[in-house]
Parts: sequence; C-alpha cells; structure tokens
Amino acid sequence: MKKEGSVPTMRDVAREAGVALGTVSNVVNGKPVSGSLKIRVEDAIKKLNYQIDSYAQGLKAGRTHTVAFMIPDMQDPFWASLASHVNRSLLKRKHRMLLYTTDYDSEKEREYVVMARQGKVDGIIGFACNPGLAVEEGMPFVSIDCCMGAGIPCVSSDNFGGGRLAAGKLADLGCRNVACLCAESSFGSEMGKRKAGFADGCLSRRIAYEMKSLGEGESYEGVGDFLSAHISEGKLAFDGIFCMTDSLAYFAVKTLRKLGQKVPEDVQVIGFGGLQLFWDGNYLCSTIIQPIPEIAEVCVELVLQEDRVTKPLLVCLPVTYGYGGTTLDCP
Amino acid sequence: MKKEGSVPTMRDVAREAGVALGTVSNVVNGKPVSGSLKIRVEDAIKKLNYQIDSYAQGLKAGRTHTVAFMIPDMQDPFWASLASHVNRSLLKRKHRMLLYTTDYDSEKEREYVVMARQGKVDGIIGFACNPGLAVEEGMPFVSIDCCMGAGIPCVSSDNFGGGRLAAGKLADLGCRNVACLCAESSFGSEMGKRKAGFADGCLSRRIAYEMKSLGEGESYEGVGDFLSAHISEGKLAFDGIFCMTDSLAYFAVKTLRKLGQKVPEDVQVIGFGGLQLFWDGNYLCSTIIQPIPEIAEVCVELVLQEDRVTKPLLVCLPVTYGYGGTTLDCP
DNA sequence: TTGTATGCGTTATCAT
DNA sequence: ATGATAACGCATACAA
Repeated sequence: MKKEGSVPTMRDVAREAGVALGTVSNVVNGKPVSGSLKIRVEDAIKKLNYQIDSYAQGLKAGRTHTVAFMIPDMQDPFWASLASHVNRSLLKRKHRMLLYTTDYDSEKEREYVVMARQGKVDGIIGFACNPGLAVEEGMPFVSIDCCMGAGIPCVSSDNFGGGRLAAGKLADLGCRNVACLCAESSFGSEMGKRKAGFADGCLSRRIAYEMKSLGEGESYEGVGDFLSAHISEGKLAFDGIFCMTDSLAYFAVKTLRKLGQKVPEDVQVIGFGGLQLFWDGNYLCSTIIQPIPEIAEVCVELVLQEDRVTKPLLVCLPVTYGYGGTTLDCP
Repeated sequence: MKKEGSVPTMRDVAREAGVALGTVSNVVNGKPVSGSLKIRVEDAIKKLNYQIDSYAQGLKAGRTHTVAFMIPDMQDPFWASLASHVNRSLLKRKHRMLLYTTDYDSEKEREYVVMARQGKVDGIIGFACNPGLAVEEGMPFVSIDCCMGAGIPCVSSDNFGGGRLAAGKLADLGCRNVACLCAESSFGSEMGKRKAGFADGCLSRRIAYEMKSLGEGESYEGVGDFLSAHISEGKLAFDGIFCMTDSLAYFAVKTLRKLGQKVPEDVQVIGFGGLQLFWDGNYLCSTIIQPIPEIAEVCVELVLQEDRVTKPLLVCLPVTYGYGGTTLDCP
C-alpha cells in the first residue's frame, strides 16, 4: 500500500482503472480514447477524487499558467481596482495571479523580478519605479503607466488627452483663470503628460492658467500654501483648478473649503483618475476617468501573447469625463 | 550543444564547474561543501547567471511556498488593505501569494479552492460566503471573519467588544437616545456580534437604543427612509448613531446632512472598520478600528504552522476607537 | 488505439 | 566530502 494520507496521483488512477499511465493522461487532457477505457478511467478518477497536479504539469510544459502582478501600493484605490480587474481577466483565461507589492522600492522590484523568474511565471504585469529594471530576455513584461523602452510594451490611459479634456471642460463651465496642481514624480511615468495636455488645452481655449508643481516627496501642504497665497480679500484668484490626481483634488477641495472658498460655486475642481470610494458610481470629485477594466484587459492580452511579432511600444486608452460634485455641471 | 536560448539548469552548472549534480545542489542549499569546489560552483553559477527553479523545487519537496488569498472583493478598502498586509507578511517569510477574488459567489469559491489544490498551494487564507465550503483535509485553511467549524481557525477583530466600545463612547459623549444601523448578511459572519455588543453596551450604560436592520440585498435607501421617518419638526429622534460598517456610516452621514441634520452637532455617528481613504491617518468617520496588520500577521502564522497540535477555533483581536470628524471629541 | 519509456529540474539516498 | 542514481507527477515520442 502506498502512503495513505497522500493525494492520489495519475499512477494511482491508472492502477485503479487497470490501464496505463499514458491513457489516463489522454483522458484527462481530452485526447481521443476508446469509450470503454474512458469510462473506466473516469470512474477511477471520481472514486479516488483525483485532481491533476498543475504544478507538475507546468514543470513538464515549461509554462505555469501563472502571471505576476507587481504594483507599488495595494492601498491606493487605483492599484487596488486595477489588481481586481487584472485578476478577473487572468482567471477568465485560467491563469493564476501572483501579487507583489513594492512600496515604491526599487530594491524590492529587483527582488520580486528574481522571485518571478525563479517561480517560472509566464510573464509579469506591473509598474516599476526603476525604469532600468533588468528583466529577463525571454520573460514577457508589460509596464503600466511607464515607458521602459526596449521591447517592453507600456499600457496607459490617454494622459495628454485627459489633460486637454479637463481644460476644455473647465472652459465650457465658464472658467477663465485656472490653476494646475501637479505632484511631480521622478519615475518616467506617463502621468507628466496630463500637465502638458492641460496646458495645451488652455492655450487652444485661450484661458489663462498657472502651474504649481510639488517637488517629489514634498507634502501636499505646499498646495495649501499656494492656494492661500492666491487669496486676497477673501477672493481666490482662480475660478477653476485641475489636479493631476484625484487624491490631490480631494485634498485641494478640503483645503479650499477650510479657506472659506465654496466648491464648486466659487471655484470648480477637476481631478484625474476616476476614483470611487465604494465603487457605487459616485466619484470622489469631478474627474477624468481612466478605463481601468480596459487597461487590465489589454495588459493581460499583451503579456499572454506568445508570438509577439509586432508588440506595440505604447498602448494609449481613451479617457472620459465624470461629474463628481466639484463642478457646476449637475448631471 | 544544448538549447541555446533556454535558461541554465543545475546540470549546466555542474558541467561548467566540472562537478556532480548533487554538489551544485549542496552549494545552492548551503550544505557543507569543500572550499575549493564551492568556489568553482559559485563561479559557474555567476558565469551562467544560474538561478534555482523554485518550481521544480516545489515538485520535489511537496511544498510550494505559495499561499492562496481568497476574498470577495478587492475594491472594498478593507479587503484591499488586508490583502496588502497579508502579502507583506507572506513575502517576509519568502512565500508567494496567489490572489483570488470571488465576488461573493459560492460557485467561484468552490472553483478556486479546486484551483488552489491543483496548484499545490501550502494553504489558503480567505473569506468564504459558503460556510459549508469543502476544503481538503490536509489543506490548511484560515478563515477570516467567519467561523466554519471543523478544525478551521477563524481570525476576526473583537466585534462584540467593538460594539460595546461604540456604545460606551456615544454615552461618554453625551448621547441618550441612539440608533444602531445594521446591514444583515446571511453568511455566518462574525459581524453580527457588533450589533449584540452594541446592545449590551447600551444596556450597561442605561441608554435607550433602537435597531434598524437592512435585509440582505436591501439597498442603503432603507436607511434613508428610517432616518427621515424619525424626524419630526426638523428634529431627529436620535442624538447618536452606530453603524455596523464604515461604508454604512458614510452613507448615513451623507443622508443626515441632506435631511438638514448637522453632524456631529445634532447627531454623532460612529462606524466600524477603521477605513481611511488615502491611508494618511484620516478616518472616513469616527470609527472602531480593526487591527488589520495584526489580523494579517495572525492569518499567515496560522496557515503556515505545520505542526498544528493545538489550533484555535477563533482568534479575536482587540479593536480601538478612532476619531474621524463625526463625533464631538475633537482630538 | 493503447502501453512503455524517457525527461522536465530538483533533492535525497546511497555508495564511494 | 563527493558523485552517481532514483524519484517527485506529468506529458510525449515512440513502440506495439
């Protein structure tokens, strides 16, 4: 008798059914097998409650049906939502998802890429702060929101177009003097294009704008200082504000209200991201919505494409505008 | 010549260094090896850029250093935060984390448990709607917030104590007529104890309370109806409200303000969960804080314990109170 | 069609 | 201490 408590293997099934190992394999994998034997094998499988060891399968096939998803911070609603959709897309394709959170730490990124290689994953989807991150030749890698060159496709939303859209929306809503609040990031992120798009949009619509950029690592308090410096006699110099992220917009709105400004009556605010607190359809603020499900889907498709004859350098997905209470366009 | 583009294996290293396979294995695993050979092997490893295949390792050892984490909804801030901390705890112990999201679907739960078994994970941490979920004998399973009996440990925060704490806090803050808003769930969740704890707390402090339970699947609108039904001549019948979750509290506050009630001046609100929007230290509302990092740590410890001679049925972790702007105790 | 033998990359057992 | 060999569970090429 074999080990008792252990899980049944293909060999056990073969013995139980009185057939050869290969036959069981064929039944399990849907290869043609004569009816009578097929029944015997299937009975044995049910009797032993056998289930295939996809782990051993992977060792043999060289493909593990596993993809690593690497992000800086799972607590960030954007990454959490993206993780959720990537997970769905992968599961739909019968692939597992390994999660790695890096806390914006290049060292951890390196470490996890090594772990991913050791774990024989079929590919990696993720965001890397370190644009020079060394990833194996043969290992498919899809970057989010950050161009890394060298045959590594990057998927992002249309940041430039989103910036333009925000400027146009503010103009439509009657704004004539607007500000643009940015939080710089040193990573080669695509986010910088939001600022450029906004500037471009302001120029086409001929409205005056002022830029305020927070240095990297500088706290949001700098925004508070900037805003209060532009208030004279209780009146703010701007009637519209574009913020590069929803979290920045959320902070700006809080600050403005603390400073006695009414949002959206005195000043309208548009963020970027499309964040929802409970994902019930209510946005945190009026915002440029990123197509998160589509981003996820594209990432998964790209990373699983074996025969990547033409892999795009950058896939740019369309954004839309969403009302969230901080503008005057009651829906 | 072997396949060129393929990754180097232990055998390649052995050949390169001119030693036997077992010796390379010993070097890699830190077993005692004579100095000179060790050097030769290490040189060969560096030269070939060899890295161990933890996948094959798992096949041999029967342990994969992989744990599945199964939750209903990654978009929910609580689960996202817990996922983040479980991930950290596992990574610290050099374990990978597979993510599965079930969307509260018992069918998916079953499917994923099977996938987990096929994937040869070392254990599963998760929340299951289906209390009768069949999980393998030998497969360690740790349940979150939901007792499943039969040798499956459950980890949760002190829901009863948290309810009591909320009642006590409201009493301390001067409330005399309070309400308790609940969203029932049919799952055998531990959350129900929050209600019981609150009732108990009200009794000890001798304050009047009224319960309002939403049926399963009933929308939050029912809360709006309940609240407006308890307003006469512009005055709400309650001076304090305890909500079983932060999201419910958030909705209640929004509704109360729409109904012309001032929070916290007219009515104070306490939620449960400890949710933070951007995890910057600011709570969404005054709340009972769940010790998420500790919950994560305990789950990981429990699931990785091999020799589980005494495994607890329920591990209950202490909660604390946190000010979040919807009560009168400005910190 | 069905069965047999070999190999995937690693570790463990046994001789040496 | 070191090296050859078997075994983990499965898939596949090949033989029957």
